[in-house]
Amino acid sequence: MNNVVGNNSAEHLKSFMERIERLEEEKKALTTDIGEVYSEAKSAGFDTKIMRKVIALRKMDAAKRQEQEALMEVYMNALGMLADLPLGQAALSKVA
Amino acid sequence: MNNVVGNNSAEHLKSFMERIERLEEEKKALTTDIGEVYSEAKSAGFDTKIMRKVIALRKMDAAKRQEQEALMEVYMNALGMLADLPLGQAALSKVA
Amino acid sequence: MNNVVGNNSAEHLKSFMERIERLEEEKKALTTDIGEVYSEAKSAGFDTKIMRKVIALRKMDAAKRQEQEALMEVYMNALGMLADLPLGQAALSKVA
Amino acid sequence: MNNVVGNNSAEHLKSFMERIERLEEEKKALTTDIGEVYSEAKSAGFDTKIMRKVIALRKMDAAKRQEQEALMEVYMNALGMLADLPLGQAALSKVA
DNA sequence: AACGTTGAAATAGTTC
DNA sequence: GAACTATTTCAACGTT
Repeated sequence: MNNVVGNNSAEHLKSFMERIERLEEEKKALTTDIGEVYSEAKSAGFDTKIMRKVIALRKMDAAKRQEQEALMEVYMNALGMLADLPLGQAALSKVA
Repeated sequence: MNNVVGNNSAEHLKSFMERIERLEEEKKALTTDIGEVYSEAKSAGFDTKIMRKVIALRKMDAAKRQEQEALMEVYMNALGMLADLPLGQAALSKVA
Repeated sequence: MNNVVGNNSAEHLKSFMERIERLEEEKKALTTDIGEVYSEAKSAGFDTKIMRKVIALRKMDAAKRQEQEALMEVYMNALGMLADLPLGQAALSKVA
Repeated sequence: MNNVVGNNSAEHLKSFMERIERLEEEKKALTTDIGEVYSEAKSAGFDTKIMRKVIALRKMDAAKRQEQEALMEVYMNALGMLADLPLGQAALSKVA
């Protein structure tokens, strides 16, 4: 048999694909669940449009916080590069 | 007690929002998982870009696929393109 | 001639495509320009990574402001729907 | 005056940032313009999704296209797919 | 039921 | 060449 390696490769690939498709199904189920919660909320009289906007804003807040932290880290690194210079030390003493 | 209804509403709304945000977190986790499988596949030497395309094709049913391909030919003909592609030539022979 | 309509369509399509490709070229030129400004800044001793982060944060601020305004509008609409009820009037009097 | 250098640096940085943000605005405007052309095309009855694909293909050179198509076949073969597509059949006859 | 809007996903490009 | 960013594309949702 010539194609032993090829077949193994094919099997391997197939296995990856199946794992991915399985996970995507689970993900889709969650999407459905989320939609159902919105439906419930709507039935309970809430304005889902507002709900979506509020949730989006909360996500943005979280994202912004992360960005700010990342920026801070970069700053710290930049200062770290200067840490052996007098100005760098003075700056570090402010944030440490 | 004046605000019984109001408070319940607020509680109710809060509960909906929390359920949604919880589900979205789970979804995000799955997205991460999927990304990791793709990373594994990449390490194993597979071309993940192609994998993604194949998975997308598997989702799409055959009818839709054919429709898209046919429409594509029409557009490319309108532009006078396509003559130098093997797959394109085969396709052209069908529509010409 | 049979294909008058078809030809006109083809011409029309071609014209759209050319306009788009023209605009995309201009856009690409701007992308290049931006890259060059970053290069200049780097040569002048600035940390472009930090610059990018700061610019991203400024964009997020702008986006968030817009989101908040949009949310406010939705709120106002929601209140508007209640405007003929006593509670709605009381609420409106708070934001007006 | 102590901070001459610092101030110049700050001014310099500010100027870079403003140039970048200005260019990004222009770029965004072009993106909007492109979107509008697609809208026009859609109103004229064209399928913009296909238009986008065709434009992408025009960007890609022929060699790259063929390579991608060939690899695609290999993967789909590994999964035992592809038998029911007209383009696929033509392609299969090339690699089988 | 098409339309635009918006959020998510994928791809391309860039930097280290 | 690997990671990160930015852009672009795709899909879902509510709306009209």
